[in-house]
Amino acid sequence: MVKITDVARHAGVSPSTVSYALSGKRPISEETRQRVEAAILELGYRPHAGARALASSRSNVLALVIPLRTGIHVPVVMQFAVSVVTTARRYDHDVLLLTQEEGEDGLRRVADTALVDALIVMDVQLHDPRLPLLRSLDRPSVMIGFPAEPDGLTCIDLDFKAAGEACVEHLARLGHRVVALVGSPPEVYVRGTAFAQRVVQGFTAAADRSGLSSSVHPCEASPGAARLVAEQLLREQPALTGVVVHNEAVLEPLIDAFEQLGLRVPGDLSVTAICPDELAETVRVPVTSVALPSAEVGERAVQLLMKKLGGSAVPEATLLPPRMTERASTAPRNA
Amino acid sequence: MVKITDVARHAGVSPSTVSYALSGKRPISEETRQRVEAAILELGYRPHAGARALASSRSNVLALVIPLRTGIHVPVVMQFAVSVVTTARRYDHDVLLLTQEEGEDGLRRVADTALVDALIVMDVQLHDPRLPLLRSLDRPSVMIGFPAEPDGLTCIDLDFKAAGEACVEHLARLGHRVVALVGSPPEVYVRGTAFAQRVVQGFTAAADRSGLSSSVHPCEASPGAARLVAEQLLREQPALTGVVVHNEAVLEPLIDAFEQLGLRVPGDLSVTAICPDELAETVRVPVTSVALPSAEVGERAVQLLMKKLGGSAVPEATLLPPRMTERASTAPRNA
DNA sequence: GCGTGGCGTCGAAGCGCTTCGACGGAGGAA
DNA sequence: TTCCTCCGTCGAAGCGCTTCGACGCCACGC
Repeated sequence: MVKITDVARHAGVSPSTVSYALSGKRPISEETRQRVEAAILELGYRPHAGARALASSRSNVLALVIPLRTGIHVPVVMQFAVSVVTTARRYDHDVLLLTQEEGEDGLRRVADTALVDALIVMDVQLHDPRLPLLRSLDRPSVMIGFPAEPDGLTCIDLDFKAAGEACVEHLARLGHRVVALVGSPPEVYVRGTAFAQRVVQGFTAAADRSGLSSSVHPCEASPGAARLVAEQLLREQPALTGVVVHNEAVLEPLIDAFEQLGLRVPGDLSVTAICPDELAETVRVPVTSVALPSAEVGERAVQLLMKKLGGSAVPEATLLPPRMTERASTAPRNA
Repeated sequence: MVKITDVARHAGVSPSTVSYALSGKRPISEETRQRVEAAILELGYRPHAGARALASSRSNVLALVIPLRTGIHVPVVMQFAVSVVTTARRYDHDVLLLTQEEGEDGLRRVADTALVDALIVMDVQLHDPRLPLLRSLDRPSVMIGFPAEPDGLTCIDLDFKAAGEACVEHLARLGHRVVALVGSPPEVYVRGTAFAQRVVQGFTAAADRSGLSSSVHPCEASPGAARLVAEQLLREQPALTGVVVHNEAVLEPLIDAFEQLGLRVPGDLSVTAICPDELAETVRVPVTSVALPSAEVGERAVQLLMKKLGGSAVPEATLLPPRMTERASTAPRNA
């Protein structure tokens, strides 16, 4: 293994000079820097991560906690994860993957052993048992999602309440009077998953404000469940003309089911969704949707963490405003 | 931060004794061990990961490389990942997540900086550019998937060729004479992804052996694509009575499409699949399938790696034999 | 009784890097 | 010219842990 002293000897400088040339923490003359860089290249030097972590008390590793509970949509979660990894690399950090198998002990362990410098926590519940732990840790963290009481923590997410409102208001503007929300699987609400609840809040509040008649329907993530919900909706609410879907897995099956039941989209029924643009665009009938900006959320989560690691203060809450794109699935009511 | 010297003082022993009590690498009297453990508990001691890595040249971290290329089925990949993380924890290791953004440099970097002790590589291509790199690294690795030339490397996967054969043989046994394979998206074959190719090999070979007429149809991962393939199959092969599906995303949409086209499953058409049992069981018509044992593959990949880290030799190739479960989607031809 | 060999423990030497204080020299101010 | 400052570099002291060699002690065999 080639180490910093080898590079130093080869470049005719001291090890500390090599270190400073690498980190830029002290000025180094252009000429020296070039000799050092040449030596590094020639010898194929790579600083030893452990030694670096020990000496600098920085591991340059972030923990990413992905619970992967039932009912979540895995591809969407992975989009966040990829975005986190990619952005972390831009800041010269790596990402340690934690699932929830170990529970909260895993978080404490990686923090206390200094394996990671900071943590990103996904799938936050309204009353998440990890909150007190995160507050007590001596390392910064960012949550993707909003708990009921985010005091003292840093959170970022799409403003799901506003997203729910935006969908309803869009439908109201088009003249629809009876709307329904097809939501996440029931267990997601039972757990008190923040983002799902907030969509319901926004949806209901906006419907009330606009004087719409509204109803909420959790839905399992399977085509069969989608069919059942579609049938139930038609049976119980024959006047229904507007649907908001907040469940990636059933978006397409649900539209299929409606059409098989004789309802044209958007002719008889307007559909909006809260989902990644990529999905909304590739459904057979492209769906008017509020984008789920996973790439942006992941990126900004890492940026917030980097700021905190740098000692800067960051806002406790970052709510990304909903961005709605109109596509072929919505139309005026009497169209 | 509480360190090993604090524990040693508190327990009235030397730091090396604490270390040996923890690692078990030298005998320690029962009484001393208990005093040490009590001190650790009382002080809340956690060994510093960097210091440990530096002194022992073991980081206790594995790299998990997940390319996430287009056309792969993300939930299945995540099942592998979760299994890897869970198993790694059982061996007191953590998992660093690498995507392919960085390309091969990322692998080299984490290996050369001693950030990780070993690597697990997923989504292997037949002629994977990472192979020479893995051979040249000074750290052990295991690939999930088989390249064309696995010499000098360690690979593990389901025996996809045998899985393809098993599906065909099952259909042949039931009297079917014309069969089709609905496979992964085209780009997966274009890239030369090992497992997809092997299914085709097994499927074709077994069909030829049994004198069946067969055809292969790549299929994009969308319900729309599934419908198109279904229509095409009926048009071009009216005598078709057996279908093998190797594409998790279209399994259910495909069956739906067949039924909408007037074919009952399994009355008119028998369907088998290669997919996780969990999926096969929850389709509307439970599907006879060869299991994709992601949990077992992930677990065994880690076990292989641990053996290699322990200095033991391991077999170059581990092919898990296919395990078929009959469900409601297959029936004799003239049923 | 004395040699022998474990067992259990200790002390010290690193592992490879960062960082702090120090220092020589060049340049500017007075 | 002299003094001060700042730039660029060096040497040394750790960071917290593991591990190697050494050593005292006790039990055992002859």
